[in-house]
Amino acid sequence: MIGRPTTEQTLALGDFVPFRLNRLAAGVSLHLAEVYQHRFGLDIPQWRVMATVGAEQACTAQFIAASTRMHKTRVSRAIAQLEARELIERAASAADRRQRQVRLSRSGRRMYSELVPLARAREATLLSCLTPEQRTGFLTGIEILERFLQLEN
Amino acid sequence: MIGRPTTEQTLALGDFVPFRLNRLAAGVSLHLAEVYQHRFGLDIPQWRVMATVGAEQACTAQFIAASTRMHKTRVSRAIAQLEARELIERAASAADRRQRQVRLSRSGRRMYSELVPLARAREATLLSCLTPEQRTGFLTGIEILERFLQLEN
DNA sequence: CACATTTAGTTGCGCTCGCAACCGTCCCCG
DNA sequence: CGGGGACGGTTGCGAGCGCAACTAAATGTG
Repeated sequence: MIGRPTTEQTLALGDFVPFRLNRLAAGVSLHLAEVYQHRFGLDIPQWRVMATVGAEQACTAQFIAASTRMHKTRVSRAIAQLEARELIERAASAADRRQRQVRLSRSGRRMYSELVPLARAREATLLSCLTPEQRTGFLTGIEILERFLQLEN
Repeated sequence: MIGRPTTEQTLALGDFVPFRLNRLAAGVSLHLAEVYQHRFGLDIPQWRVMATVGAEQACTAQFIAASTRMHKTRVSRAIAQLEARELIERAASAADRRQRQVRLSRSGRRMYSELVPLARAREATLLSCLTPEQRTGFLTGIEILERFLQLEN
């Protein structure tokens, strides 16, 4: 029923790329959530902030928002929660007193160093079901679509 | 910064497949929303219900939930809203009086017949930035990953 | 046949999100 | 140098969501 090929008049969601992409992304997120959620008690915004801050020495909330494409309020709240758990620290910026420099705390760095290999492993597990050629083909498609939709970074 | 290749200790989100997949899916959804939202005043759950019901003569809420992978409460509310707009109708099922048969109303069918070609056109526009080989490579990747994550339908 | 379990669908509730408004700071231009 | 707009970040609020609990109907079991 669902997977049946669509005719001109009909559209089966199971055959519709935007829907399939959403479903796939949700499935992959769920797959990944097992590591950052169950093992470290992070939700998605928090995980993304951790990942972004951990890759920089220090950065601002707006940088995180731009990198992760999350709304600035979502970032703001995630940062507040991470600060409450003492995973990150904020210091007033000398140059611009509106912004605050966010960086990982000691325990934040420890979590980050555990988190990253596990996340990587999940990604690898995921992609392991594709042959090298399939993988590059898939990634090429993503890349071109990203450019087409101007999501590049 | 963001796109910089990751080392063993570091993970750049812009280089991390699960994140890129989420971002891509969100971008594609946004692209598609222009048709179902701005032109027809539907939100995502409503659009998915319309698409599912329109492809069947009649179906139940639970069938819609399974097809769209939406939570049954989300489906229930979307159906209620569409019924309030008189785009769909519900009739008690003779065989099982717990369930109700959902089908498109006359105006629902009219909307559906306008909606489907536009959605298809959006999908085609999107995929038009890929060469035929890239397209099949990309779709193959999606398909295998769907099977791997058991999202097939 | 009675009772327990399962299933279809709805609803109350708490949580998260994005929008808009806001505060404080910076910066440009007259 | 003074004022207006732009910008970084936070917060109040309404909308949408999933969970859990519920109703009603079907099904299974002794």
